[in-house]
Amino acid sequence: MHDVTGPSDRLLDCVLDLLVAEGYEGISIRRVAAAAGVSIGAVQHHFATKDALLAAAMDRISQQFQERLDRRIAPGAGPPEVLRAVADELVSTGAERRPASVIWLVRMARAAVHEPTAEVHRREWQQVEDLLALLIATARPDLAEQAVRDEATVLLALLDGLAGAVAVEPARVPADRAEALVARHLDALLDPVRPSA
Amino acid sequence: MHDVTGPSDRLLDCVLDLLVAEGYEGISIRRVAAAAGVSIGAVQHHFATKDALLAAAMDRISQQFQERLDRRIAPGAGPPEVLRAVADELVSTGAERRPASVIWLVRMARAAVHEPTAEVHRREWQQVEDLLALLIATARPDLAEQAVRDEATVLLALLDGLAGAVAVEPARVPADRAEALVARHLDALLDPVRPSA
DNA sequence: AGCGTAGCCATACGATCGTATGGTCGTCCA
DNA sequence: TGGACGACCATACGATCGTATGGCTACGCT
Repeated sequence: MHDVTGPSDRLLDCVLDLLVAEGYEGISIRRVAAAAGVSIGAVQHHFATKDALLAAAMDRISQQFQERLDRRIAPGAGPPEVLRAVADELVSTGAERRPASVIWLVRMARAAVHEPTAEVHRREWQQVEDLLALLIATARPDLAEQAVRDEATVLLALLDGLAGAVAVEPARVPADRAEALVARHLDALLDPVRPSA
Repeated sequence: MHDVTGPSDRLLDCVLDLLVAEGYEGISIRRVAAAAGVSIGAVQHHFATKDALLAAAMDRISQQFQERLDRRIAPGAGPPEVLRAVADELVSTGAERRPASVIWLVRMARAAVHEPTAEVHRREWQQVEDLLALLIATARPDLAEQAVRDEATVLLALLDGLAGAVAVEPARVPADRAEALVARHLDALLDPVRPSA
């Protein structure tokens, strides 16, 4: 069994750690090298420029995100359960998930002013919305196509907003409350009329 | 009638322009000075340090935001109309409002890694949620206190998420669609049962 | 008239940045 | 055995950064 993580992945993990700790402006070749315990030249050897390093770091979080998402979808449960699992993954509650939320915030802000980052972000978020729409359409076959699209967009925006709030304003929006609000929203979405038992 | 904007406000506007154009890492004393057409010393004269300059810029957008919000509340319309107006202000659609959304994204990302920024952001967003809760409670006197709080938190998260999406992903979430989705959400919130006419 | 001060500028200092260059190991293959 | 090559390091270069310093002008007050 060979290692799945090479030395360059170690560097990328250090980049992500620095991103979480100090944001985008806290990243420099020297700091990444120091955090990884290697020389400046080592970083340059694996990544020709700073832009390449950052692009690789963005790819890495995308890949980790996709893996987590796939793991949540895999078990073959019913669409409602999968939808709840995916939503739970996206709100990203829990102290150990905060780094992921912070990185998403930093990346989104960068996407707003840096076109290459924006392209990656757009492609990825479109895929997430498509996934949500697919799950909603399966769980609610009574909904028209446009209504499904609307529900997916609203759900994704809600999850984004809550994830950011949990990461930055834990007093106003504690993690468990965000989870409860998502559950409430999904209850209404998946079981709209609630006639009786 | 004296001017309400002094020379330091001109500098702050340049800071905000740079923030929108290149994000937080695009800001330096020299660039702000160049954008304003003054010397480095002039910037230093009005703001002792870079941190003070950025803090003042954050205060300025907070103040502009509050002013816009107050203007939307002023007319003395009914709570439902005010709620729709405030929500419209927060989603920040329209091409001319994109700079405001970008600044919010940059500021939020900074709040995630910079405690002083986080404190300002938390205080402000708590006030916004309080305002939304007050409007919702007035428009829906049948709701319990906790339900009002939940609706306010969900609404604010939804508006945040949609504003970011409109600013970064105009293809997936065009401005008019975001407005329509907000309107749909508020329709359901303000007129929950829709029994008949 | 004289002086303080606000407003602004030119310049300099030290630090840090991204990147380029050249060297030193080890390993592997011909 | 020897040379090509990948991995890594030490160092240097030019640019840009935040900040400090000192000087110059114009105005207000006494």
